[in-house]
Amino acid sequence: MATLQEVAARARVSIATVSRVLNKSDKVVPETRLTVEQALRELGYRPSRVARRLRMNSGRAHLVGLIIPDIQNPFYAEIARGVEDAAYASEYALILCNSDENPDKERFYLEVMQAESVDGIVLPPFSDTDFAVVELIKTGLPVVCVDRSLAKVKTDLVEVDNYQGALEAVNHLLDKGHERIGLIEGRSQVSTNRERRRGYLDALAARGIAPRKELMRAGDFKQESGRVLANELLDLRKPPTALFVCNNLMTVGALAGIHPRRLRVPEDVAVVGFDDLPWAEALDPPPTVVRQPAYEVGRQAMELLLKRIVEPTRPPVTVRLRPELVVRKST
Amino acid sequence: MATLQEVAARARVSIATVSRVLNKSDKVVPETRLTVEQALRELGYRPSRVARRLRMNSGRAHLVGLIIPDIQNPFYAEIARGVEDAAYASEYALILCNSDENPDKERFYLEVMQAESVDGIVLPPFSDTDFAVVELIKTGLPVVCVDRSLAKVKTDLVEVDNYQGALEAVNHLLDKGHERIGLIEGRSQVSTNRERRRGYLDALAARGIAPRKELMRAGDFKQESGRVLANELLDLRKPPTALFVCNNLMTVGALAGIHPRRLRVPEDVAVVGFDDLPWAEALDPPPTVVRQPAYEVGRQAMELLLKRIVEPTRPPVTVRLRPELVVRKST
DNA sequence: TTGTACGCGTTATCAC
DNA sequence: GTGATAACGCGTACAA
Repeated sequence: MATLQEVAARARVSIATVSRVLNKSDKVVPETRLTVEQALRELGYRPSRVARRLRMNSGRAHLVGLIIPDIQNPFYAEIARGVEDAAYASEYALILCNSDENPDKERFYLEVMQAESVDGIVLPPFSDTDFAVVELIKTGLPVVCVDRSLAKVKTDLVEVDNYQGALEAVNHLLDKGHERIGLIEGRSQVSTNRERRRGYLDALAARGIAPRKELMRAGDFKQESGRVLANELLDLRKPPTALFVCNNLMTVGALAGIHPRRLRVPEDVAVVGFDDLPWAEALDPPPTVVRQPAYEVGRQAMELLLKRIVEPTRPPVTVRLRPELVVRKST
Repeated sequence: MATLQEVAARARVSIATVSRVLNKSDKVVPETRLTVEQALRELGYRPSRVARRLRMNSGRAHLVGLIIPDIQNPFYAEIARGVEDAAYASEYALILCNSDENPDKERFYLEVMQAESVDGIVLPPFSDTDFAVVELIKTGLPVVCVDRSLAKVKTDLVEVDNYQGALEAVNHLLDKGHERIGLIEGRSQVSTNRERRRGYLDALAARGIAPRKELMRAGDFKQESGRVLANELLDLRKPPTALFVCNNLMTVGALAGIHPRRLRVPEDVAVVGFDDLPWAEALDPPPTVVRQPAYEVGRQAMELLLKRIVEPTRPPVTVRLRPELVVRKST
C-alpha cells in the first residue's frame, strides 16, 4: 500500500501537494498536477480510510453501521439490501451486525461502531425504551430507526403503518365470514407488535366482536413459536376458524403446525400473515399476507441518514410507508 | 468520546500508564492501576479502533470483510451467519458487501476493505480467474475462499463436494427410472457449476446414457432464468421427465415455471435442486434437494481466516464438506 | 514503575 | 502555488 510520502517522493513534491491534487483543490498548477497524477497511477495509490477517519471530524468516514436482528430473516435481508444499495450509490460501506434480539449483542456492536467512528447507524431498536440506543443518540451520532420506533426520543424514522396493515388483514378475514379469529403475536415490548395487536382488536370491535383472551397468544417472532402457538389454538375445544399471525417466521411456523393435522387451508382454517415471504407463490398454499415495502424502508432510511450526516441539526423526520394486503390462497 | 489524554489527566498519570493498564501490561503498581481503572469507568472510555488500527501493523484491527453475491440468497445468508457468528465469538466485526456477481462492485469493495485495513477477507471469487482477487492475494492480505475456488492460486478454501452432490442427485433420479433428465445449470466460469455439471454427465455415463445437448441449458443462477429454462425444456417435443437444477433460486424459478402448466410434480416431471431452501417443508411440493452445509462453510472459513491472521505464512488448507441428499416430495 | 516522545497516514493551517 | 508542520488517538521504545 503506497502512502502519500511515497507518492510525494516519486513526484518530487511535498505530501501537501499530493493531498491537494487528490482533494481537487484547484491551487495547483497543471504541470505539477500531471506529474503527481502519474506518480499516483504508477504506485497504484489508495488513500487510507483509517488515517483519513482519524484526522477528520466526522461525516466523511463513508462508513455506516447496520444492526438487525437476523440476516436470515428475509424481512431484514430485504431491508439490508435497501440500505446497502443506497449506501453503495453514495460510495458508503456498511458494517453489518446481527443482534439476535439480544441486548448484549446489540450493545457490543454499538460500541464497536462508535469505536470505528462510523458516520451513522441504522437499526430497529430492540425495544421502544432501548437503553443503549438512547444513550448512543445522546452522544450526537446520527441514528435512523427502521421498522420500530423509540418511545421517548425523537429520531429519524422509517416505519410501516402496522396498525393499518393489521386492520386490513383482519377485516379481510371478517369479510370472509370469520368471527373466531386467533391472534399469534410477538414480543409486546416492540412497538410494531403493539400496533398490529391494536389493529386486530379494533377490527374486531368495529364489528361488535369481543376479543377472547384464549384466542390471543404471544410468541417471540420465531418460527418455532408460531408452530407451538398455532397448535395450542387449534387444540382448543372451540378452535378459531382463522389465524392472524404477526410476522413472517411465525406464519411459516403456523403453516408447518397446521399441515400435519390434515387440516385444509383455507377451508378448515384460514391464515393471514404479516410480512411477505420470498417465493410465496411456491408455498402450500400461497399465503395471504400483509406485504411491507422492506426494501424501500431500508433505502429511505439510508437516504435519511445521509442527509443527517450532511446536516446533523435538521429536525427528525418520520417516513411512514403503507403496507399492502396481498390476497393469495390461504384465505 | 473520552480519549487517553482525558483519562490520564483525570487519573493524574501519563497516557502511557493508562495505555498499559488497558493492554494488561503488568508493569503497573496495583494502586495506580486502581486509580486509572476508576477514571476509565467514570469517563466511560472506549479505545478508538481507528487510531489503534493506524498505529499497529495488522492483525489487530479485529475487523474482517465478507463479500457475497447477494445477501437475499438464503445460501449466502447462511454462510454470512456462519461467518458472523464465528467472528463475534472472537470479537471481530464484519464489513459485509453484496457484489451481485458484478466484478466492478467486487473490485470497489475490495478496495474499500484494503483501505479500511481489514485483517482479512472471506469471499466466493466471482470466477476462478478473478483478477481483482488474485491481485489482492499478492499483496499478502489474508484471503479465504468459500464455495468457489481460484484456478491458479492456492488459498485457504472451504468448499463443498459439488461433484459428489450432483452425482447423488442424478443417481437418485436414475434410480426412480428417469432417463431423459434435463439440466439447468448456471454460469460456466464458476467452478462449482462445472463440478455439478460433471456430476450430471458422469452419472448419466455410468448408466450408459448419452447426454443430449437439447436437454442441457445454462442460466445465470437467478430465479427468472430457472423459470425460463424450465419452460424451454418442457416445451420440447420430447420433454424431459425430470429436472436437475443447479442452484436454489433457479429451482424455485423452475417450480414456478411448472405450476402454471398444470403438471404434477413428481408424476409428470420430477425435480431435484442444488442447495436447500428455507421452509422447504412449506413449499409445494417440498422439494428434494442437495443440501449444502452453508453455515459450516461460513463458520469454518472464518476459523481459517483467524488462524491465518495469527500465522500468515502457514500453508493454505482446503476443507471439503460433504453435501447431503434430502429426499422430499418432488421426486 | 512511570513519563516523554515518536510515528502510523491523513487533512488543514500556516508561512514562504 | 507550494512546502513545512500540527493535529487526530493510540502503542511502545527509551529515558528517567
